[in-house]
Amino acid sequence: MTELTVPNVSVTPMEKFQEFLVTRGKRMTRERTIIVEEVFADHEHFDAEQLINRVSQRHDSRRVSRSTVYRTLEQLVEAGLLRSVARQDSREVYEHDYGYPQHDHLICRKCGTLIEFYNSKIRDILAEVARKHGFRMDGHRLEVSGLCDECCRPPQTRPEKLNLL
Amino acid sequence: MTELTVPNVSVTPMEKFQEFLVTRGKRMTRERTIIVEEVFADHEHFDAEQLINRVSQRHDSRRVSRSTVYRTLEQLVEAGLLRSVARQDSREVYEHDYGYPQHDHLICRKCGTLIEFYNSKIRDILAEVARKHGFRMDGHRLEVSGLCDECCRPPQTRPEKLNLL
DNA sequence: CTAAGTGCAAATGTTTTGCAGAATC
DNA sequence: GATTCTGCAAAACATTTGCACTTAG
Repeated sequence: MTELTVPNVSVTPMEKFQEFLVTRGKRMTRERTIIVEEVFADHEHFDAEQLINRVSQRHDSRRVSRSTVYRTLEQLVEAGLLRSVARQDSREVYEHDYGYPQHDHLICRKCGTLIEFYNSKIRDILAEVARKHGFRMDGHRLEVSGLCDECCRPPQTRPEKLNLL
Repeated sequence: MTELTVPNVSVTPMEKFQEFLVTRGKRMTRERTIIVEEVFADHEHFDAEQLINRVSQRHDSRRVSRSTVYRTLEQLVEAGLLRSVARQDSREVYEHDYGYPQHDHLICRKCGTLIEFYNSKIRDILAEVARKHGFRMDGHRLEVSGLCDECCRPPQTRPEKLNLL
């Protein structure tokens, strides 16, 4: 009733980050602005390396260093704007954690595709399990591994598509 | 109960590994024997570093190199004797995956404690989700993060126990 | 005997950090 | 103007690998 569990969606990621920074005596810099813009330009999963590439291909302003990208990623996670969802190769994979419902992933171990799914029962079960153990849950990470639809079937009918493995 | 989900327990891990190796034209060496003994000496979670330490403290036979431990861990996972369940600090954490039912973990982000839990509904839900997506699931990894019972409460009543953070 | 395994040291690849100069509030 | 940030280069770190020697089968 008086409480709203869903965050105020009219606040942009940029604003939310701004707010996070201010309350901690930190500053909104040009570099951080660029990174946030790039991160929220689309809703795909990404890793640090990809973000570094994207950011360095921008010619609009000064380039952003690798260190700054890593440092900012950390803060975006802390601010609740991103969450790290999986590891792929040996890299941490991130996704938006703001304005989108929590969900989990099926990860194809052949082609690497991440399929999102949401199941409310899982949340409930975990809450119950945590409660039983006196555990104060604040998040979870669920990676289901296997083969996706494409990679399951032999390439007899569709010899075109080749995967990267 | 007509079905037994637990594998044939009369086969020891050592024998199972032996079998795995033989069918692949690989060999059972003194080093691998030592590692398997050490890995299955208790049922605790461990990472590569810890295993290396334990193995190097044995004076019964020749020492085992770091590389060999890593190489053997990989094979033990492949053989279905171990599975990697989480990351702690930046290390992969392993546990027995033979003769024990699959389960998941609550991980305290303060003291690092891993609490095992098993919930059959999760398996079912995941099987169903995977089916819907035409995904051939072969395993999952579920890490629930938060604070354990101990780390939740302020240290007023029990000022003795101090944690490692 | 010969293919597979080992130890070593060096390489890899991602992420972190110390520091001097630059920028924000 | 003080404090926070940045870029750089170097460090840290877990894990992997090339290679000459050893060993299991």
